[in-house]
Amino acid sequence: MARTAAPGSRERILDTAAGLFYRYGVRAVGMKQVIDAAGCGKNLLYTHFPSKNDLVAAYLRECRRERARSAAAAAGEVPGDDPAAQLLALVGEIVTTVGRPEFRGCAFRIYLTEFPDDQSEPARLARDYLRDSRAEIDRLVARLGVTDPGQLADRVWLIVEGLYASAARSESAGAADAATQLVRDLLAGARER
Amino acid sequence: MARTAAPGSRERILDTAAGLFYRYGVRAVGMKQVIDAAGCGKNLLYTHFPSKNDLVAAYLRECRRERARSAAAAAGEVPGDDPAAQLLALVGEIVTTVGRPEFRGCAFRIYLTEFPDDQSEPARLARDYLRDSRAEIDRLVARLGVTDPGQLADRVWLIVEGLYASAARSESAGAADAATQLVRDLLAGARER
DNA sequence: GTCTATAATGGGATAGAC
DNA sequence: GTCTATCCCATTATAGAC
Repeated sequence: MARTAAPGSRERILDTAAGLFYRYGVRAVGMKQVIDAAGCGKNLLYTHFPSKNDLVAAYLRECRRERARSAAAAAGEVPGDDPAAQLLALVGEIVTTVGRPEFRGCAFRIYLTEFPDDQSEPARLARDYLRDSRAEIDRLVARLGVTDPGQLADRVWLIVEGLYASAARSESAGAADAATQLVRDLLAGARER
Repeated sequence: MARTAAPGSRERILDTAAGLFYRYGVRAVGMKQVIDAAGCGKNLLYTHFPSKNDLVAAYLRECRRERARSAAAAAGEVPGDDPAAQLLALVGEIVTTVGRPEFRGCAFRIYLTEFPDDQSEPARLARDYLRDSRAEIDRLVARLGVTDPGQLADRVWLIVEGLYASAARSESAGAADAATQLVRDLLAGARER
């Protein structure tokens, strides 16, 4: 239970910081910039987040929550229990995400690129997210009942990585279509056996 | 003693800087770190490279030269003039590159992630490289004579992006096989029509 | 009592001067 | 090469406003 009087201050600071971190990069954004943008005093920020690392960790945890919410919503719209349909929905959700105008790349992948050898909490959060994302694909592919699920999962994962990377810089249109169709073809090819 | 700098000094400094920039990131490496690692004086470095931006630009130009050398060697081993074989060789060369133990990602993509809104010379060099790489794929795909070359090029490019991204963090083995086989399938499918 | 504003700390950055 | 100037960083401490 937070003993802060203003209930929204933590969220407001975190939202501001998250927007800046995502837009300009964690390393490029200083605490002063966050403070100025949030319109708060230095002490307030440091009482809520004792260090920049804590603020960054909260940012990545917020990203994770958002990703989980979006993925759950997309998975919830798939009728029945077809793993192929769920894989398509998973890729479709990423296609939607990378198509948003504010999309600049996957926050976790960006963080790990910015801090390659990092072992702190943010790096752990980023790696956890990527591991879990990959595991989710493995889980769905395993339920397809194909002869070589590991190989198929590798390919789907490669396409997901390509989609995130491609959309992060160039226009996402071509990448989105390519990813969608490639996964569709993979699933169709797997079903034939 | 030589009043002109020792002939190898510029290269030695650049090699040292390149290794550090690539390994730890451009932002994370300071000029003092480069000077200490190169074992040179500050004046010598600043004589050859008047600013960090100049040093970074030289680093990326060196990366470009290395990539061109490696790509030309791979293309030279393809007998005849078959664009499909050249595309496979292109992907194969990247597979070899990302499989090297020191591989940590594509230097140009890493730079643009570190400096997203940058308009300086290094950013221009990075974007030029990516544009030219994409154009090379477009050029080869166009020579295949398929009905929708733009679509096929989008897919090959997505796989290349996925290969670089995937290999930058996780083990490259699965990604390499996945990319090779996906491109092979794409080219086989295109030939059937 | 909760916040803001500001100063000060200590470190490291690029870069120039000698 | 060393020494210095200037700036920005994260963080802490102080002092005052509502």
